[in-house]
Amino acid sequence: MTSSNVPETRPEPGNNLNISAATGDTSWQRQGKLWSNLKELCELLRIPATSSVNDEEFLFQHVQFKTGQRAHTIGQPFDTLFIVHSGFLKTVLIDEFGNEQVLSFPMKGDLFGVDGIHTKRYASEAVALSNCDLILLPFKKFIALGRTHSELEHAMYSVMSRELVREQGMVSMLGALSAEARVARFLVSLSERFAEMGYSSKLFNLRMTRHEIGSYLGLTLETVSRTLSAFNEFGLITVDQRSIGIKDIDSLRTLRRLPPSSARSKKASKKAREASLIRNGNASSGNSDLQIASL
Amino acid sequence: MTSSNVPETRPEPGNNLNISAATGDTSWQRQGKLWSNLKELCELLRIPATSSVNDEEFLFQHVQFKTGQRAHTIGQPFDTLFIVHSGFLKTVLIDEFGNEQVLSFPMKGDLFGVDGIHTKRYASEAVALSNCDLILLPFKKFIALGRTHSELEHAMYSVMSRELVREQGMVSMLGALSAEARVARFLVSLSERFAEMGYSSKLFNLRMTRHEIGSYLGLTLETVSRTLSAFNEFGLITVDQRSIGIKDIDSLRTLRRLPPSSARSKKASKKAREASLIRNGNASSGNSDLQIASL
DNA sequence: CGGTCGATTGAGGTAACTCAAGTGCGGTGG
DNA sequence: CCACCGCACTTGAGTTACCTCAATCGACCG
Repeated sequence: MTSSNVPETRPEPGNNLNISAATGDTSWQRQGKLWSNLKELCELLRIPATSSVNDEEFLFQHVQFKTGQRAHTIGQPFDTLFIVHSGFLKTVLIDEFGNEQVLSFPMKGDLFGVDGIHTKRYASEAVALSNCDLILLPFKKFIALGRTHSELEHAMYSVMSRELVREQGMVSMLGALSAEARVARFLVSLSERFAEMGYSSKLFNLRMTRHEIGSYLGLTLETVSRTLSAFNEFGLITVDQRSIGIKDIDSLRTLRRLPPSSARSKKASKKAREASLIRNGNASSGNSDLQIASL
Repeated sequence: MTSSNVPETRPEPGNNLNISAATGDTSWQRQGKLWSNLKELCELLRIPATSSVNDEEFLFQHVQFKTGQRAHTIGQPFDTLFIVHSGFLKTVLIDEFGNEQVLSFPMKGDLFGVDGIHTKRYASEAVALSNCDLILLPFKKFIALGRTHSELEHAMYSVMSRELVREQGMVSMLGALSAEARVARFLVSLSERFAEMGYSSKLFNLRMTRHEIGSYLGLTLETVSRTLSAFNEFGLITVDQRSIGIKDIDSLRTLRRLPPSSARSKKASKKAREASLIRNGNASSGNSDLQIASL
């Protein structure tokens, strides 16, 4: 990620792009389509689209963000939700020292901005990790639409509920799992996410830094790096900078913890190390003496 | 909390009370009113009630749960939301070993059950920590109501958004804060919650065990106990079993960490210990050399 | 080709965990 | 009424998983 020509540091409130104004300012626009209809929206959100959404009556504007740009910042007045059409982002909370706490990594089909509904101001910041194409969903317009398309209204509840369940899973993970289990599950969920988007689930590039992963998982970047290296040693994955190859997704899925490093050796055979993996015993593949995933 | 005549262990699916059937079975009902109108609902949820909700057209059934009983269990088909009218509960996730992960402690005015919307099954379990009076909010009925009372629909989005922000705060706390800061903030939020409910914010009884607090905060029960004892020693609170007295809420609010125990002494004066508290420097009261809260 | 940033790896420290013993309270039954 | 028992809680001692600090290396970029 280059940060030379885009601001990586948080801009002052009001200094960021006022995307909701939707004026003639096209400085943040690039290639790509500029409007989507309701049907495309439903498909993107994986909502069963009934016939009633087949009209072209309602169109939703797209907007492009470059790497490092922000879709919204903390405290900015809320009026629109965002749906990721393409690209990768992170949402973060900022504490009083300017430290970032990563909350999520929205990607294709994800909705964000929901945290602004309650207080009428966004509670978090959404930063593009790559060039992004987002669909704007003005909240007022959406509410009105819900009155005529009830399945849309229900879909909104469903998506928000899904997000709530996801965060419950995060809380539960942060509260109960080891560093290794957190990183393993992170990789699994990324793999599944990429598969859904039509990419390879076996080989992909991380769009975020070790620091951002660590923040998301409640770990330091060093712990993330060490854990990835350990997974590599155990043959669970291959790592080369941002490039991750998934070698044993079942073990990653059920892993609780790796054997202590004192029990490992740089010179020990890969086979021997694999045999000492601690994960779920009733998983489908290999390795009989693995501990059960604790969540 | 007695567990002699109510099941403390998780019942088999279907074995629990089928509250949504709303049959003539009143075995779980006790004293208290049985119905609320829309206006009372809005007041409870702290939603601005417009004149249109003043009709007595729609009534919502109450249901009583005794300590240890469950309002819903994991996997149970979802059809109703719950609003706490009185009493205290916990919502938990259960892992494959039967370990509980506490997600929240719903109390008066709180809505729960929302996690069931997406998959049509509850994703968590809601257990009464005291005798409770809950209001049933059948989801279908609520959806229909939203069509005629738009402010109710908006309120639903708002409440769900609020819950999402709350969970973001939990994630952020679990990811970044020390054990002491977590316990301190837990006490502060409890104190504020009790104040909202009209109880004393300075002296209250915990409705949950140390184990449950620890699970909620991602700590062991021993750490919770030790931290409370330390707060007591520093004069921030008084502790006597479940009874908590808040002595210095400003310090609790901004506390980051306590001085290492090696710097403390059982024989040292309380004044000296207070002076070495680490918290936010620009707080309103006392203690100048405290570290700033990191979140 | 130096400068910056991200990633890796090592060494050492420590916050929080685990294990264990002991206390106090409330309920129950002799 | 009191002895007993179970459970929540407290407290201590020892362990460890993860953090902190620091050095190094490579990739990217002007």
